Parts: sequence; structure tokens; C-alpha cells
Amino acid sequence: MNISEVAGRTGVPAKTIRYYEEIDLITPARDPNGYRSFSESDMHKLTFLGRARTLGFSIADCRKLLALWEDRSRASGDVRALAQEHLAEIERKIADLQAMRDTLQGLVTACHGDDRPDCPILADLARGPS
Amino acid sequence: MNISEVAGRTGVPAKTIRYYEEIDLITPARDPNGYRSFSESDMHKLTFLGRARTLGFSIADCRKLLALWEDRSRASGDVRALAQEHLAEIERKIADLQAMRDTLQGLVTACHGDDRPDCPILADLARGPS
DNA sequence: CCTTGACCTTCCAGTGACTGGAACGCCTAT
DNA sequence: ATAGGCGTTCCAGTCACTGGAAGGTCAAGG
Repeated sequence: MNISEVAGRTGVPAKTIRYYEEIDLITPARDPNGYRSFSESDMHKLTFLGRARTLGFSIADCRKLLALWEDRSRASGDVRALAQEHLAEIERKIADLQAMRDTLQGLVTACHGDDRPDCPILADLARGPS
Repeated sequence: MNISEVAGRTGVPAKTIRYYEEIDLITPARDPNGYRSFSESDMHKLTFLGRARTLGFSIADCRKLLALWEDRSRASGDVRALAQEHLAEIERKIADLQAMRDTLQGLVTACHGDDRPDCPILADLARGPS
């Protein structure tokens, strides 16, 4: 399989696939003409990577997950631990964003939003780190 | 004021302050010895920037906000519009993260997490983009 | 007066995870 | 033969810093 077919099938852009090869996440074979030739296994890995990335795993995490995936003797507990760590981080991000949202929401509500120059949003931004 | 005092007072790291000068967000004066000399106005701007950044505004947004802040004749509606746009983006990010969290949570719950190699998390990751 | 150590300066390189573009080769169909 | 649509590599840029090296400056203590 050539790169664009794999890109289409996995949803991972060709540029990104080349990048993944560069950082040794995958090592597709080469045809005599120099074109990358993707096996089913390469496709599976890319699918795996695409999914893990949309779930917000970092490339470093993906590398670990791929290794665990390829290791038939690994304990599912190892995978679970990684996922749980990641889950905690997501929870943290959500909380941060919600705090941001609440602050901004309050400011937007307080701002009359007309042609007058008086603006509580800028006033608050100037107030400094509380 | 020297850079480290400003860093301490605004909470913006010295490295970051130099970077902000490099990209023309601030233009502190210089002492004869070449040291940066920060005015009250510089400090206010940095405080403003620090706060806006923790609220998740991009540097580009910060530039706009600073300009609006400095423009005494600007309408508060302009600021409000910027904040509202940003709010919408935050909401989007929160929704994305919540979807991720739900998926991962389900997987972590489904995974027995013991020494057996059978793992629904990896199975799902392999399933591909749904 | 000299030294020490904490500051300050600039400049260069690296991060993460791509993304865009140039310049070129290859393959297929007309 | 040629057109276009693939493929390749390599270089540069993104964003917002961050780390580190090499060197100048300043205030205090001996």
C-alpha cells in the first residue's frame, strides 16, 4: 500500500505518517522505487496511533502504549495505569478550563458591550494575578 | 526596576519578559549599563499579559487586547466580542476533553487491570477511528 | 583593592507535533 | 511525448516559551 491510501484508510495525514517514521514510531518497508510500502501491521499501528492521539495521549505515551501493545506478555494493569494517569491529567485540564470559562463568563456578563470605553474586562485584566 | 523584581511582582518569568520584548509586546527603557529599566506602565502591561495568558488568550489575542487597552476611545463592545469568541473556544475545548474523559473512563472501568494480558483498552485503541 | 556571588546581558538551540513548500523523481493514461 | 498526479527528501516555520553558554556589572566582605 502506498502512503496516500494508508492516509485515507487510517485518517492519519501523509505528512504525519512520514513524521512518525522519522521518529521511529513505524518502519514501513520500501519498494524498489523508493516508495514506502505499508503492511497490514503498519496500518494497524497507524490506526492505533491515530486513535490514541485523538484521545490526547502524547507521542511519548503512544510509544509506551505501542510497546505494551506489541508485548504479548504485558499485564493489562500496566496499560490501565497509563490510561488512568492520563485520565487524571484530562480531569485537571477540564477543571482549569472551567475556571477560565467561569471567569470569562462573569466578565462578559459584566461588560455592557456598547460604544462606551468603560470596560470591566480590561479593568479586570489590569488587576493582576489574584 | 530591574527584570527580576518585575518578574517577582508580576509573576511573569524573566525569560518570558525578555521574549515579550523581543516580539514587541513591551518596550522597556534601558539604563546606561544596558540593563532593562521597567516603568510602572511596563509593569501594568506585564501584569495584564500574565493575567490574559492564564485566561488562555493567545499572544495574538493579547496584542489585540493590549491595543484596545491602550486606546482610550475604543468601544467596550470590541473587547467583549474578543472575550466571547475566546469563551466559545474554551467551551469547545471543554466539550472535547469531556468526550475524551468519558471514553477513557469507560475503558479504564472495563479493564480488569491485573496480570493477564487481555486488555480492552488496547483492543479499543486498535479498533480505529469510529 | 580584590574577590565572590548574584545579578544582568545576548545569542543559540531545543521543545512537541506537526505543517507548508520547494525541488525533484516516478507512473499511468492519452 | 506529455500531462498530471502520485511519490520522495529536505528545509523552514509554527507557538510560546525554556535552557544553557559566554560574558559584562554591581554590591558586600575581607
